Amino acid sequence: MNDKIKSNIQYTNAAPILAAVDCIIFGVQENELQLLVFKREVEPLSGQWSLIGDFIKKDESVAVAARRVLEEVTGFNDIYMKQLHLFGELNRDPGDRVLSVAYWSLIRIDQVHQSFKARNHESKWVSFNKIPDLVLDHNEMVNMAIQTLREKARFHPIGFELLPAEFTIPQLLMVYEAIYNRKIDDRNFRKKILKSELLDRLEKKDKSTSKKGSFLYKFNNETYKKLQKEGYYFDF
Amino acid sequence: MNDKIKSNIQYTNAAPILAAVDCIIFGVQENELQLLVFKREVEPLSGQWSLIGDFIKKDESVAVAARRVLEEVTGFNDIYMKQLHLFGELNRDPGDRVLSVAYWSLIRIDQVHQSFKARNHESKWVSFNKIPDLVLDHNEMVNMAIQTLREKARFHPIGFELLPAEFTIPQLLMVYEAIYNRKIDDRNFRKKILKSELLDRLEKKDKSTSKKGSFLYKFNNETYKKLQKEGYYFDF
DNA sequence: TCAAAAGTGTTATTACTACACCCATGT
DNA sequence: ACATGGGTGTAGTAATAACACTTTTGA
Repeated sequence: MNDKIKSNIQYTNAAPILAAVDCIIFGVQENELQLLVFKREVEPLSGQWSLIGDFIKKDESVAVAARRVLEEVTGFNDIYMKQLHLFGELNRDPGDRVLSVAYWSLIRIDQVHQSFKARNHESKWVSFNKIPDLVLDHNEMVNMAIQTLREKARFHPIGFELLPAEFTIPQLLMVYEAIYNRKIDDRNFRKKILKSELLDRLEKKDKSTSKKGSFLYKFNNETYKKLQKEGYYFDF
Repeated sequence: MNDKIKSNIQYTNAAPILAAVDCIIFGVQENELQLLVFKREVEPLSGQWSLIGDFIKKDESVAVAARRVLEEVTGFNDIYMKQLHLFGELNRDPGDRVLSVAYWSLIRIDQVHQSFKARNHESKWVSFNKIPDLVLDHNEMVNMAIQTLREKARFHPIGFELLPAEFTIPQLLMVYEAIYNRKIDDRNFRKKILKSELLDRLEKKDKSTSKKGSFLYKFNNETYKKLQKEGYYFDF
């Protein structure tokens, strides 16, 4: 199936349409869920805040296009990324009829620290509750993404995607508090997450945030797969 | 924003691509989740089983295109329908480079009884566990849709979308058993659904399936909205 | 009268919530 | 010695799962 494309268009009644990807990039910093926004570089609306995106090339798949855009700005190609929705209102883009498929992604705190601004685009992190006006329907995309992130986080262990591979329980708690924007009971959180056996405790401690130091854990993907098969779901 | 389209293409670097919608139509019949499949009418692969779909027109939104396709085959325009995913692998369609956005929909049993075959296409219902080989990546679409349906049904009361406005509890139970393909305890199901106050009992009974007759209920959308605000979720 | 589906309650177990104090350590 | 964040346990409440018999009525 990989080299079957014919050069002549067989579907003669159909009209081709421009198609783009836009990336919603989330991170957690300063105890808050944050969004990475960019200065738009093309007309119309050049200079306004925007999601990062690009047109899909004729010879690349949608998934590859999304990865390409994300990798171009972050430098990473192993980032958690999910398709959100295809936005296809007729006049969503005053520049032309353009379909846009939005992807949302979660960036790890340690990766965040490498400076993104070095990479080709003017950008900044903004708190999810102070998102500026963005071009086109990008605010709508972001709102849908936040809702999807919250739904997903409730039953799938994606909080880990926002942390380095080795993390502490207080860090993980902070991520969930940031995602849901509410306090979560410390002791109950611990009990629940440790009982699930989704975390393996390491022999090391992270002493960067306290004198006592906090044990480092890593996510146990084998347990996760096993629990998933049994119909377990993760609920915070 | 509604009449801003310019006739000249401003995005000069971008290549337009064909875009289509495909509809995954679910119903419940004979205690099983069923899928409506169609004989494909265009080359290539004409005559093989397929989802129903069409190209998106240059002057219609994606959502309108999906409604149009669904209404053309069913005659109904108030059917529950959600966007599933944009499928965009390079060579997913041997006829050309085509993006396809899949939608899934739930058809009510009473609507199903109006004969679809009268409406322009050769079609049949197939049980979800005996789905034939479909053209292109349509089997992949269906599998993703079943999974999404199950996830959605677990926390959103969409079982009702597969039933007439007035239904009995045994019917509703049957729908959930069909979606999850497993037995659900009768008494616990009743207790849970009645305690939620999502159902209003009518003074009528449906005597079509038993001599005793079973009370008819309807879904209380006001209670649902109220519960939703309070963070309630529906879990079977 | 009997077959077929509708309807009903209890108990044991498990999960959840709310809540306050001690621990370890670097300064 | 003290300030800071890390770590722990219990008890009351609510939700869940497992389980079997009676009711109604048309044929």
